[in-house]
Amino acid sequence: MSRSADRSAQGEALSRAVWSVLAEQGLERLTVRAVAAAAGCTTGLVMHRFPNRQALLLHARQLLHEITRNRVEELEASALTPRAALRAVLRQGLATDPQTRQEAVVWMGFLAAAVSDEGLISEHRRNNRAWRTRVERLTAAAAPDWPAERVATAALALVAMAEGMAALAAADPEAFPAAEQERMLDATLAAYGLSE
Amino acid sequence: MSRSADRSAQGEALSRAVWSVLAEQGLERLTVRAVAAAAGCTTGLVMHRFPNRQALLLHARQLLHEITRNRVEELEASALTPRAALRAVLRQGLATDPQTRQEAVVWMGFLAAAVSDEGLISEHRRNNRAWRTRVERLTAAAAPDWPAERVATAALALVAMAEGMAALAAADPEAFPAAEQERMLDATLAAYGLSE
DNA sequence: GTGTTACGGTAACACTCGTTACGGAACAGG
DNA sequence: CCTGTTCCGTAACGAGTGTTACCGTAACAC
Repeated sequence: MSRSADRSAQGEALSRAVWSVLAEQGLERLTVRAVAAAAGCTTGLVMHRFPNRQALLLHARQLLHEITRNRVEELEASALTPRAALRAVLRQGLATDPQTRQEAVVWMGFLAAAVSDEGLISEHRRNNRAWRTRVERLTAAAAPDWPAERVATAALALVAMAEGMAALAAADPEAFPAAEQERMLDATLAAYGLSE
Repeated sequence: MSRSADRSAQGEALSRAVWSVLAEQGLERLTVRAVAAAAGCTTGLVMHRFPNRQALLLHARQLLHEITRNRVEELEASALTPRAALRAVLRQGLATDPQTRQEAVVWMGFLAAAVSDEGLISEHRRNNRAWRTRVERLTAAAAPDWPAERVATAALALVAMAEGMAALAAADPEAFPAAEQERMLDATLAAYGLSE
Protein backbone atom coordinates (compact mmCIF):
# COMPACT_ATOMS: atom_id res chain seq x y z
CA MET A 1 0.00 0.00 0.00
CA SER A 2 2.73 2.45 0.95
CA ARG A 3 4.32 1.90 -2.42
CA SER A 4 1.26 2.83 -4.48
CA ALA A 5 0.29 5.51 -1.97
CA ASP A 6 3.71 7.07 -2.37
CA ARG A 7 3.39 6.93 -6.11
CA SER A 8 0.01 8.63 -6.18
CA ALA A 9 1.14 11.12 -3.55
CA GLN A 10 4.07 12.01 -5.77
CA GLY A 11 1.74 12.31 -8.73
CA GLU A 12 -0.41 14.73 -6.74
CA ALA A 13 2.61 16.74 -5.61
CA LEU A 14 3.78 17.04 -9.19
CA SER A 15 0.31 18.05 -10.33
CA ARG A 16 0.23 20.77 -7.70
CA ALA A 17 3.59 21.91 -8.98
CA VAL A 18 2.09 22.10 -12.46
CA TRP A 19 -0.72 24.29 -11.17
CA SER A 20 1.74 26.48 -9.32
CA VAL A 21 3.91 27.08 -12.37
CA LEU A 22 0.86 27.62 -14.56
CA ALA A 23 -0.57 30.19 -12.16
CA GLU A 24 2.65 32.08 -11.42
CA GLN A 25 4.62 31.86 -14.63
CA GLY A 26 2.09 31.03 -17.30
CA LEU A 27 1.85 28.45 -20.02
CA GLU A 28 4.96 29.62 -21.83
CA ARG A 29 7.19 28.77 -18.88
CA LEU A 30 5.41 25.53 -18.03
CA THR A 31 8.43 23.31 -18.67
CA VAL A 32 9.38 19.99 -17.13
CA ARG A 33 12.31 21.66 -15.42
CA ALA A 34 10.13 24.43 -13.96
CA VAL A 35 7.68 21.83 -12.63
CA ALA A 36 10.50 19.81 -11.10
CA ALA A 37 11.92 22.93 -9.44
CA ALA A 38 8.49 23.86 -8.06
CA ALA A 39 8.09 20.33 -6.71
CA GLY A 40 11.59 20.37 -5.21
CA CYS A 41 12.91 17.48 -7.23
CA THR A 42 14.70 16.87 -10.51
CA THR A 43 13.47 16.16 -13.99
CA GLY A 44 14.50 12.55 -13.42
CA LEU A 45 11.64 12.00 -10.97
CA VAL A 46 9.14 13.76 -13.21
CA MET A 47 10.00 11.67 -16.23
CA HIS A 48 10.03 8.56 -14.08
CA ARG A 49 6.48 9.20 -12.89
CA PHE A 50 5.06 10.20 -16.27
CA PRO A 51 5.98 8.89 -19.70
CA ASN A 52 6.11 12.42 -21.13
CA ARG A 53 5.07 16.01 -20.61
CA GLN A 54 1.62 15.52 -22.15
CA ALA A 55 0.75 12.83 -19.63
CA LEU A 56 1.93 15.07 -16.80
CA LEU A 57 -0.32 17.91 -17.92
CA LEU A 58 -3.27 15.60 -18.47
CA HIS A 59 -2.95 14.15 -14.98
CA ALA A 60 -2.75 17.62 -13.46
CA ARG A 61 -5.84 18.62 -15.41
CA GLN A 62 -7.80 15.57 -14.31
CA LEU A 63 -6.80 16.00 -10.68
CA LEU A 64 -7.88 19.64 -10.74
CA HIS A 65 -11.27 18.61 -12.03
CA GLU A 66 -11.60 15.93 -9.38
CA ILE A 67 -10.79 18.36 -6.59
CA THR A 68 -13.23 21.02 -7.73
CA ARG A 69 -15.91 18.38 -8.22
CA ASN A 70 -15.46 17.18 -4.65
CA ARG A 71 -15.72 20.72 -3.35
CA VAL A 72 -18.85 21.35 -5.38
CA GLU A 73 -20.48 18.16 -4.17
CA GLU A 74 -19.81 19.04 -0.56
CA LEU A 75 -21.34 22.46 -1.06
CA GLU A 76 -24.32 20.89 -2.76
CA ALA A 77 -24.82 18.30 -0.03
CA SER A 78 -24.65 20.78 2.82
CA ALA A 79 -27.00 23.34 1.27
CA LEU A 80 -30.33 23.76 3.02
CA THR A 81 -32.45 24.42 -0.05
CA PRO A 82 -32.12 23.75 -3.80
CA ARG A 83 -31.74 27.47 -4.44
CA ALA A 84 -29.05 27.78 -1.81
CA ALA A 85 -27.25 24.87 -3.45
CA LEU A 86 -27.43 26.54 -6.84
CA ARG A 87 -26.07 29.79 -5.47
CA ALA A 88 -23.27 28.15 -3.48
CA VAL A 89 -22.14 26.05 -6.42
CA LEU A 90 -22.07 29.04 -8.75
CA ARG A 91 -20.34 31.20 -6.18
CA GLN A 92 -17.38 28.86 -5.86
CA GLY A 93 -16.93 29.11 -9.60
CA LEU A 94 -16.16 32.83 -9.38
CA ALA A 95 -12.68 34.20 -8.63
CA THR A 96 -13.27 35.93 -5.30
CA ASP A 97 -10.20 35.01 -3.25
CA PRO A 98 -6.57 34.04 -3.90
CA GLN A 99 -7.48 30.36 -4.01
CA THR A 100 -10.23 30.56 -6.61
CA ARG A 101 -8.39 33.31 -8.48
CA GLN A 102 -5.40 31.02 -8.89
CA GLU A 103 -7.70 28.22 -9.98
CA ALA A 104 -9.19 30.46 -12.63
CA VAL A 105 -5.74 31.32 -13.97
CA VAL A 106 -4.79 27.65 -14.07
CA TRP A 107 -8.11 26.81 -15.72
CA MET A 108 -7.38 29.35 -18.46
CA GLY A 109 -3.87 28.05 -18.92
CA PHE A 110 -5.11 24.52 -19.47
CA LEU A 111 -7.72 25.83 -21.88
CA ALA A 112 -5.09 27.63 -23.92
CA ALA A 113 -2.84 24.57 -23.84
CA ALA A 114 -5.72 22.42 -25.09
CA VAL A 115 -5.68 24.14 -28.49
CA SER A 116 -2.77 21.96 -29.56
CA ASP A 117 -3.37 18.94 -27.32
CA GLU A 118 -6.05 16.44 -28.23
CA GLY A 119 -6.06 14.84 -24.79
CA LEU A 120 -6.53 18.13 -22.98
CA ILE A 121 -9.29 19.39 -25.24
CA SER A 122 -11.38 16.24 -24.90
CA GLU A 123 -10.86 16.28 -21.16
CA HIS A 124 -11.96 19.91 -21.07
CA ARG A 125 -15.10 19.16 -23.05
CA ARG A 126 -16.03 16.22 -20.89
CA ASN A 127 -15.61 18.24 -17.70
CA ASN A 128 -17.42 21.28 -19.02
CA ARG A 129 -20.37 19.23 -20.20
CA ALA A 130 -20.59 17.55 -16.81
CA TRP A 131 -20.46 20.97 -15.15
CA ARG A 132 -23.22 22.26 -17.39
CA THR A 133 -25.35 19.20 -16.67
CA ARG A 134 -24.87 19.73 -12.95
CA VAL A 135 -26.01 23.34 -13.11
CA GLU A 136 -29.00 22.29 -15.20
CA ARG A 137 -29.95 19.73 -12.57
CA LEU A 138 -29.57 22.30 -9.78
CA THR A 139 -31.61 24.82 -11.73
CA ALA A 140 -34.37 22.29 -12.34
CA ALA A 141 -34.45 21.54 -8.61
CA ALA A 142 -34.56 25.25 -7.84
CA ALA A 143 -37.50 25.81 -10.21
CA PRO A 144 -39.40 22.51 -10.29
CA ASP A 145 -42.26 23.73 -12.46
CA TRP A 146 -40.21 25.20 -15.28
CA PRO A 147 -40.24 23.47 -18.67
CA ALA A 148 -36.98 21.81 -19.63
CA GLU A 149 -36.09 24.38 -22.25
CA ARG A 150 -36.39 27.27 -19.84
CA VAL A 151 -34.21 25.40 -17.36
CA ALA A 152 -31.58 24.73 -19.99
CA THR A 153 -31.44 28.33 -21.15
CA ALA A 154 -31.18 29.73 -17.64
CA ALA A 155 -28.54 27.19 -16.70
CA LEU A 156 -26.49 28.08 -19.76
CA ALA A 157 -26.68 31.75 -18.84
CA LEU A 158 -25.51 31.00 -15.32
CA VAL A 159 -22.66 28.78 -16.48
CA ALA A 160 -21.48 31.35 -19.00
CA MET A 161 -21.72 34.12 -16.46
CA ALA A 162 -19.63 32.26 -13.90
CA GLU A 163 -17.03 31.25 -16.46
CA GLY A 164 -16.74 34.77 -17.82
CA MET A 165 -16.67 36.41 -14.41
CA ALA A 166 -13.87 34.11 -13.29
CA ALA A 167 -11.82 34.91 -16.39
CA LEU A 168 -12.36 38.65 -16.00
CA ALA A 169 -11.49 38.69 -12.31
CA ALA A 170 -8.50 36.41 -12.73
CA ALA A 171 -6.93 38.80 -15.20
CA ASP A 172 -7.86 42.01 -13.36
CA PRO A 173 -8.62 41.39 -9.67
CA GLU A 174 -8.61 45.07 -8.73
CA ALA A 175 -11.34 45.90 -11.21
CA PHE A 176 -13.63 43.12 -9.98
CA PRO A 177 -13.71 42.90 -6.19
CA ALA A 178 -15.37 39.91 -4.57
CA ALA A 179 -18.35 41.90 -3.32
CA GLU A 180 -19.14 43.14 -6.80
CA GLN A 181 -18.97 39.64 -8.23
CA GLU A 182 -21.38 38.34 -5.60
CA ARG A 183 -23.74 41.26 -6.08
CA MET A 184 -23.76 40.48 -9.80
CA LEU A 185 -24.44 36.79 -9.15
CA ASP A 186 -27.35 37.59 -6.84
CA ALA A 187 -28.75 40.11 -9.30
CA THR A 188 -28.67 37.55 -12.07
CA LEU A 189 -30.33 34.88 -9.95
CA ALA A 190 -32.97 37.44 -8.99
CA ALA A 191 -33.49 38.50 -12.60
CA TYR A 192 -34.11 34.88 -13.54
CA GLY A 193 -36.44 34.39 -10.60
CA LEU A 194 -34.09 31.99 -8.84
CA SER A 195 -33.43 33.96 -5.65
CA GLU A 196 -33.67 32.21 -2.32
CA MET B 1 3.63 57.55 -48.08
CA SER B 2 4.07 54.26 -49.84
CA ARG B 3 7.00 53.50 -47.56
CA SER B 4 5.12 53.97 -44.32
CA ALA B 5 2.01 52.39 -45.83
CA ASP B 6 4.04 49.35 -46.75
CA ARG B 7 5.49 49.19 -43.28
CA SER B 8 2.13 49.31 -41.55
CA ALA B 9 0.67 46.89 -44.09
CA GLN B 10 3.46 44.48 -43.30
CA GLY B 11 2.83 44.97 -39.61
CA GLU B 12 -0.82 44.12 -40.16
CA ALA B 13 0.04 41.05 -42.25
CA LEU B 14 2.37 39.82 -39.53
CA SER B 15 -0.25 40.45 -36.87
CA ARG B 16 -2.76 38.44 -38.87
CA ALA B 17 -0.18 35.68 -39.07
CA VAL B 18 0.12 35.82 -35.27
CA TRP B 19 -3.65 35.40 -34.94
CA SER B 20 -3.64 32.54 -37.40
CA VAL B 21 -0.92 30.62 -35.58
CA LEU B 22 -2.53 31.36 -32.22
CA ALA B 23 -5.91 30.08 -33.42
CA GLU B 24 -4.70 27.00 -35.26
CA GLN B 25 -1.66 25.86 -33.30
CA GLY B 26 -2.05 27.47 -29.92
CA LEU B 27 0.21 29.50 -27.69
CA GLU B 28 2.81 26.76 -27.31
CA ARG B 29 3.62 26.79 -31.02
CA LEU B 30 3.47 30.56 -31.40
CA THR B 31 7.11 30.96 -32.43
CA VAL B 32 8.72 33.59 -34.59
CA ARG B 33 9.40 30.97 -37.24
CA ALA B 34 5.79 29.77 -37.25
CA VAL B 35 4.57 33.36 -37.63
CA ALA B 36 7.01 33.96 -40.48
CA ALA B 37 5.87 30.77 -42.22
CA ALA B 38 2.21 31.78 -41.84
CA ALA B 39 3.00 35.21 -43.26
CA GLY B 40 4.98 33.68 -46.14
CA CYS B 41 8.27 35.31 -45.27
CA THR B 42 11.35 34.57 -43.21
CA THR B 43 12.29 35.38 -39.65
CA GLY B 44 14.52 38.10 -41.03
CA LEU B 45 11.53 40.24 -42.01
CA VAL B 46 9.77 39.63 -38.72
CA MET B 47 12.76 40.69 -36.66
CA HIS B 48 13.32 43.62 -38.97
CA ARG B 49 9.79 44.92 -38.36
CA PHE B 50 9.72 44.30 -34.63
CA PRO B 51 12.55 44.59 -32.11
CA ASN B 52 11.59 41.28 -30.48
CA ARG B 53 8.86 38.71 -30.07
CA GLN B 54 7.15 40.58 -27.24
CA ALA B 55 6.66 43.65 -29.42
CA LEU B 56 5.24 41.49 -32.20
CA LEU B 57 2.67 39.94 -29.87
CA LEU B 58 1.76 43.29 -28.35
CA HIS B 59 1.18 44.84 -31.77
CA ALA B 60 -1.00 41.90 -32.80
CA ARG B 61 -2.97 42.28 -29.58
CA GLN B 62 -3.49 46.00 -30.06
CA LEU B 63 -4.53 45.58 -33.67
CA LEU B 64 -7.07 42.92 -32.70
CA HIS B 65 -8.58 45.29 -30.19
CA GLU B 66 -8.71 48.10 -32.73
CA ILE B 67 -10.49 45.93 -35.28
CA THR B 68 -13.12 44.65 -32.87
CA ARG B 69 -13.65 48.18 -31.58
CA ASN B 70 -14.32 49.43 -35.09
CA ARG B 71 -16.77 46.63 -35.71
CA VAL B 72 -18.57 47.35 -32.45
CA GLU B 73 -18.81 51.05 -33.18
CA GLU B 74 -20.31 50.39 -36.59
CA LEU B 75 -22.91 48.09 -35.06
CA GLU B 76 -23.66 50.67 -32.42
CA ALA B 77 -24.02 53.49 -34.94
CA SER B 78 -26.32 51.59 -37.25
CA ALA B 79 -28.66 50.31 -34.54
CA LEU B 80 -32.16 51.75 -34.57
CA THR B 81 -32.73 51.83 -30.81
CA PRO B 82 -30.51 51.81 -27.73
CA ARG B 83 -31.72 48.32 -26.86
CA ALA B 84 -30.98 47.07 -30.36
CA ALA B 85 -27.49 48.54 -30.04
CA LEU B 86 -26.92 46.76 -26.74
CA ARG B 87 -28.06 43.45 -28.17
CA ALA B 88 -26.02 43.77 -31.36
CA VAL B 89 -22.87 44.70 -29.50
CA LEU B 90 -23.21 41.79 -27.10
CA ARG B 91 -24.06 39.38 -29.90
CA GLN B 92 -20.84 40.05 -31.78
CA GLY B 93 -18.96 39.14 -28.61
CA LEU B 94 -20.24 35.59 -28.71
CA ALA B 95 -18.58 32.82 -30.74
CA THR B 96 -21.32 31.99 -33.22
CA ASP B 97 -19.47 31.57 -36.53
CA PRO B 98 -15.96 30.59 -37.67
CA GLN B 99 -14.84 34.21 -37.61
CA THR B 100 -15.89 35.04 -34.07
CA ARG B 101 -14.97 31.56 -32.88
CA GLN B 102 -11.42 32.06 -34.11
CA GLU B 103 -11.35 35.47 -32.46
CA ALA B 104 -12.39 33.90 -29.17
CA VAL B 105 -9.59 31.34 -29.38
CA VAL B 106 -7.07 34.08 -30.16
CA TRP B 107 -8.46 36.20 -27.33
CA MET B 108 -7.92 33.31 -24.91
CA GLY B 109 -4.42 32.72 -26.21
CA PHE B 110 -3.44 36.32 -25.58
CA LEU B 111 -5.00 36.14 -22.13
CA ALA B 112 -2.95 33.06 -21.26
CA ALA B 113 0.18 34.65 -22.68
CA ALA B 114 -0.44 37.75 -20.56
CA VAL B 115 0.28 35.83 -17.35
CA SER B 116 4.00 36.24 -17.92
CA ASP B 117 3.99 39.41 -20.01
CA GLU B 118 3.54 42.77 -18.35
CA GLY B 119 2.78 44.57 -21.60
CA LEU B 120 0.07 42.12 -22.61
CA ILE B 121 -1.64 42.09 -19.24
CA SER B 122 -1.87 45.88 -18.99
CA GLU B 123 -3.13 46.03 -22.55
CA HIS B 124 -5.75 43.40 -21.70
CA ARG B 125 -6.90 45.33 -18.65
CA ARG B 126 -7.15 48.58 -20.51
CA ASN B 127 -9.21 47.00 -23.28
CA ASN B 128 -11.46 45.07 -20.94
CA ARG B 129 -12.19 48.13 -18.85
CA ALA B 130 -13.04 50.09 -21.98
CA TRP B 131 -15.30 47.27 -23.10
CA ARG B 132 -17.05 47.20 -19.74
CA THR B 133 -17.52 50.97 -19.79
CA ARG B 134 -19.03 50.72 -23.25
CA VAL B 135 -21.56 48.11 -22.17
CA GLU B 136 -22.41 50.21 -19.13
CA ARG B 137 -23.07 53.21 -21.36
CA LEU B 138 -25.24 51.12 -23.69
CA THR B 139 -27.13 49.66 -20.75
CA ALA B 140 -27.76 53.12 -19.31
CA ALA B 141 -29.09 54.25 -22.67
CA ALA B 142 -31.30 51.18 -22.86
CA ALA B 143 -32.76 51.81 -19.39
CA PRO B 144 -32.59 55.58 -18.87
CA ASP B 145 -34.39 55.64 -15.55
CA TRP B 146 -32.30 53.05 -13.75
CA PRO B 147 -29.99 54.15 -10.94
CA ALA B 148 -26.28 53.91 -11.73
CA GLU B 149 -25.68 50.94 -9.47
CA ARG B 150 -28.35 48.86 -11.14
CA VAL B 151 -26.90 49.74 -14.53
CA ALA B 152 -23.41 48.75 -13.43
CA THR B 153 -24.52 45.40 -12.03
CA ALA B 154 -26.55 44.49 -15.10
CA ALA B 155 -23.74 45.54 -17.41
CA LEU B 156 -21.25 43.42 -15.47
CA ALA B 157 -23.56 40.43 -15.77
CA LEU B 158 -23.87 40.94 -19.52
CA VAL B 159 -20.12 41.38 -20.00
CA ALA B 160 -19.34 38.27 -17.97
CA MET B 161 -21.98 36.27 -19.81
CA ALA B 162 -20.62 37.20 -23.22
CA GLU B 163 -17.02 36.54 -22.21
CA GLY B 164 -17.89 33.16 -20.71
CA MET B 165 -20.13 32.11 -23.58
CA ALA B 166 -17.39 32.90 -26.08
CA ALA B 167 -14.86 30.85 -24.13
CA LEU B 168 -17.22 27.90 -23.79
CA ALA B 169 -18.22 27.90 -27.45
CA ALA B 170 -14.66 28.40 -28.66
CA ALA B 171 -13.52 25.27 -26.86
CA ASP B 172 -16.57 23.14 -27.71
CA PRO B 173 -18.48 24.50 -30.73
CA GLU B 174 -20.64 21.40 -31.14
CA ALA B 175 -22.02 21.68 -27.64
CA PHE B 176 -22.96 25.34 -28.04
CA PRO B 177 -24.59 26.02 -31.42
CA ALA B 178 -25.14 29.62 -32.47
CA ALA B 179 -28.92 29.46 -32.04
CA GLU B 180 -28.58 28.34 -28.46
CA GLN B 181 -26.14 31.14 -27.67
CA GLU B 182 -28.51 33.73 -29.10
CA ARG B 183 -31.48 32.28 -27.27
CA MET B 184 -29.52 32.52 -24.06
CA LEU B 185 -28.53 36.13 -24.78
CA ASP B 186 -32.14 37.10 -25.45
CA ALA B 187 -33.34 35.28 -22.35
CA THR B 188 -30.82 37.13 -20.22
CA LEU B 189 -31.73 40.51 -21.70
CA ALA B 190 -35.39 39.67 -21.08
CA ALA B 191 -34.69 38.55 -17.52
CA TYR B 192 -33.04 41.90 -16.83
CA GLY B 193 -35.88 43.79 -18.48
CA LEU B 194 -33.71 44.95 -21.37
CA SER B 195 -35.55 43.32 -24.26
CA GLU B 196 -36.37 45.36 -27.34
C1' DG C 1 26.06 55.09 -64.65
C1' DT C 2 27.42 55.39 -59.90
C1' DG C 3 27.32 55.74 -54.99
C1' DT C 4 24.20 55.18 -51.14
C1' DT C 5 20.76 53.34 -48.52
C1' DA C 6 17.16 50.52 -46.88
C1' DC C 7 15.38 46.13 -47.14
C1' DG C 8 15.21 41.32 -46.08
C1' DG C 9 16.96 36.56 -46.73
C1' DT C 10 20.72 33.26 -44.78
C1' DA C 11 23.17 31.38 -41.45
C1' DA C 12 24.82 31.17 -37.19
C1' DC C 13 24.85 32.18 -32.20
C1' DA C 14 23.81 30.82 -27.35
C1' DC C 15 20.30 28.87 -25.01
C1' DT C 16 16.39 26.02 -23.50
C1' DC C 17 13.38 22.43 -24.54
C1' DG C 18 11.68 17.30 -24.01
C1' DT C 19 13.58 13.10 -23.68
C1' DT C 20 16.97 9.33 -23.00
C1' DA C 21 20.90 6.77 -21.10
C1' DC C 22 23.65 5.89 -17.40
C1' DG C 23 25.12 5.23 -12.70
C1' DG C 24 24.79 5.06 -7.92
C1' DA C 25 22.09 4.82 -3.53
C1' DA C 26 18.74 2.23 -0.80
C1' DC C 27 16.77 -1.88 0.32
C1' DA C 28 15.43 -6.93 0.02
C1' DG C 29 16.50 -11.89 0.27
C1' DG C 30 19.88 -15.34 1.03
C1' DC D 1 28.67 -9.76 2.54
C1' DC D 2 26.90 -10.44 -1.96
C1' DT D 3 23.41 -9.82 -5.56
C1' DG D 4 19.30 -8.20 -7.81
C1' DT D 5 15.84 -4.74 -8.05
C1' DT D 6 13.72 -0.33 -7.53
C1' DC D 7 14.13 4.36 -7.45
C1' DC D 8 15.80 8.76 -9.03
C1' DG D 9 19.52 12.26 -9.63
C1' DT D 10 23.08 13.55 -13.32
C1' DA D 11 24.43 14.42 -17.59
C1' DA D 12 23.97 14.38 -22.12
C1' DC D 13 21.62 14.41 -26.88
C1' DG D 14 19.18 16.36 -30.75
C1' DA D 15 15.78 19.51 -31.89
C1' DG D 16 13.94 23.94 -31.75
C1' DT D 17 13.95 28.62 -29.60
C1' DG D 18 14.77 34.02 -29.81
C1' DT D 19 18.06 36.86 -31.44
C1' DT D 20 22.07 38.72 -34.01
C1' DA D 21 25.49 39.47 -37.66
C1' DC D 22 26.33 39.45 -42.25
C1' DC D 23 25.69 40.17 -47.05
C1' DG D 24 23.40 40.29 -51.60
C1' DT D 25 20.09 43.08 -54.03
C1' DA D 26 16.99 46.46 -55.61
C1' DA D 27 15.55 51.16 -55.52
C1' DC D 28 16.62 55.88 -55.33
C1' DA D 29 19.37 60.57 -55.76
C1' DC D 30 22.31 62.83 -58.59
